[in-house]
Order: sequence, then C-alpha cells, then structure tokens
Amino acid sequence: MKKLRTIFLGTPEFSVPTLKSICNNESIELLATISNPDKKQNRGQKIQSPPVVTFAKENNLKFFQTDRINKDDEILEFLKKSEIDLIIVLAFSQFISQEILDLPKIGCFNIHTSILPKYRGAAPVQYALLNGDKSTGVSIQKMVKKMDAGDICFFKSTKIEDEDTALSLFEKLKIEAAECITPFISLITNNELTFNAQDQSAISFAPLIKKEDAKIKLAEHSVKKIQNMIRGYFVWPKAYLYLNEKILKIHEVEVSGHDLAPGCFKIHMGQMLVGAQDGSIRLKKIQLQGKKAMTDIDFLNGYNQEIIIT
RNA sequence: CGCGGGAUGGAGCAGUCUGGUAGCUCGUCGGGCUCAUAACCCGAAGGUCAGAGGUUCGAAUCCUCUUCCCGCAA
Repeated sequence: MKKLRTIFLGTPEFSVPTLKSICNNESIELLATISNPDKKQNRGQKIQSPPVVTFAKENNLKFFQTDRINKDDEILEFLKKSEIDLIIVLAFSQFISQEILDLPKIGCFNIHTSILPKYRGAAPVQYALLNGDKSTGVSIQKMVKKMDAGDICFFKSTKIEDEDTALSLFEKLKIEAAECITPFISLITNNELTFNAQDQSAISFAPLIKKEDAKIKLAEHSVKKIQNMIRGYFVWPKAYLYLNEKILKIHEVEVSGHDLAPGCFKIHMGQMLVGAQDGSIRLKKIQLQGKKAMTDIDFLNGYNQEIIIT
C-alpha cells in the first residue's frame, strides 16, 4: 500500500514524542519537518536549536526552519512539488495560510491539547487547571483559517489529578498526543475518517497567558482559585505575590484554619499565613527573586527584616 | 559578550567594603523542667567558607580564572 506522504510542523520538546510516533508509523512516509529558527534564549543568550530540529538532525530527517512559513519560497516550493497527502501540526506557533492548508490531499491536521471546542487558543492546558477541571484531553482537528475552529476527527480525554500542575499535565498530554497518531492514521488508512463540526454553543477560549495574569490578588481570589493558579501557572510564569516589593513566587500553599482578614499577613509558629478572599492559607513553599525555592520556615530563619506582603 | 542576585556545619542567613580565634536563627543528638507540648532551660556534635591560582607574616574577606544555582528579559 502506498504510504502517506507527510510533513510535520512543530518546534518545542512537546512535539518530539509525536514526531517519533510519526517516524515509527509504517503507513507514513515523513518527507520533512518544519520548525521555528534557532534563537538566542535563556540566561546568557545562548543560541539554541528547537528540540524538533535536534531530533531531526540526530535521525537524519529532512528539516526546514523558518519564522514565516507562508512566505518562505524554498519551503513553499518544496511543499508544492512533494505531492503531500498529510500535514500534521503540533505546537508550531505560526498561523498557516490557506494556500498551504489546501496543499495536502487529505488535509492539514492540528493536534490540540484540549477537547475542542473547549479552550481554543494558545494555553488550553493552563486554562483547564485554572478552572479546576477534572479532565481534559487531546483533539485532532482538520485545520481551517480560523484558529482551532476546524472539524474534529479524533479526540481522547485524560483525567486531571488534584496533584497535577501545568508541568505534569504537559508531560501527560505530550505522551497522549503521540499515542493518538496510530489510531488517527488507522482511521485514514481504513477510510473511516469522519469530520464532526464543533458545537458552536460550547466554544470557549484559552488566550495566551501574560505574566501579570499570575499575580495573586489576596483580597479577590478564593483559596481554591489560588490553588488552581499555582497549578496552572507552574513553570511559567508561576503564581506570585510581592514581598517588600520583590517578586515572591508561590510554589505551594496549604489551607490554614486561622482567622485572617483578606489581604492580611502574619507569622505564626514560624509559618507565613495570609488571608485570601474566603479563608486563610499558609505560604508553604516560596521563592524570592534571585533565590531558590524553600519552605516558609527556612525563609524566615534567614530573613530578619520586617515583611510586607502585597 | 543581554541585565542582575547568589554559593559559609543538615536548612535558611550574617560576616566580605575596612584581612587577624567561624557567628545567628532553626534542625539533629543528649540531659532537665512539665500532667503535657511544636513551649522553656542546660549541654553536645557537625564547616578544608563552591573550586584553582595569586598577593600577604596571616585570606571566608583583596586580585585573576573556572564551575554550579537563581530572578529578569527573550
């Protein structure tokens, strides 16, 4: 049987397991991967290749890098002459023109890390946690010009545990996404692929997260909300308060039985307690800017100035 | 060369500018007090001050280089 001539678009580490699944799938002939360019990043501004590119190099896959896929002549020419059957997109971060969407015979498919139409947009994983959802999942949609609005061809749900943070949930969904490849490709090869329009009444959005979104407002946010912020904003940007005007990242809190007015702060038995909108919490594990994460007890052992939390 | 903070007993810090016996809070261990305790009192163990080189009679401290950690920015 003729193999599906496929292009993969993705950039970060999150995309790598799915790329591996594609490489290992016997029904697929991977023609190339396309990623964002190398860029200076992290402390020291070292130039780093995207993980997908690193994987492609290690496995002798053809790869392209661009920051404007719709206008890159070399890539467009390659795509046009390659008689593509399929494009698979996961975490690519560039809009794709109608011209490219129309190229593959079967279609251009995006793996999205929520059950669409819930959480269209850039940060579906974080929003699932911020809203305290008990489950999320991955969807495969046939891409259209409008972001995440295409017909659903495949989905699989995943349970969210109370202990899950954005970090652990990303790790789970990274694997789930990769495991979708085999059944999804089977649908295609068996001629069983279906296209289900999204329920217009159930659409919600998960827009790009900004750093300020992670600022905890003690007087306004409930204990539950704060716990969800800690989970959803973990790794980046991390939920935070200010301690004497310096950023204080909050890694872990626990419910405290103390009677504290919203916004108030006090030290009790060597622990740091603050009042939230509907109850009080202990700032159990915290990180002042420039320092490592530590418990409130350790922090107070070495900090001998007056503390103002805002 | 993007900006900045940091490395000192098990933990968190002070001491570095101005070189001269290794200090604080906590933890650990032992003892005491107590009906009892996370409280209080007494005592003990535990550190080649991140690493290398240099200056000096003498370096945690001054000079040079290296490694590692963290915040910002991207």
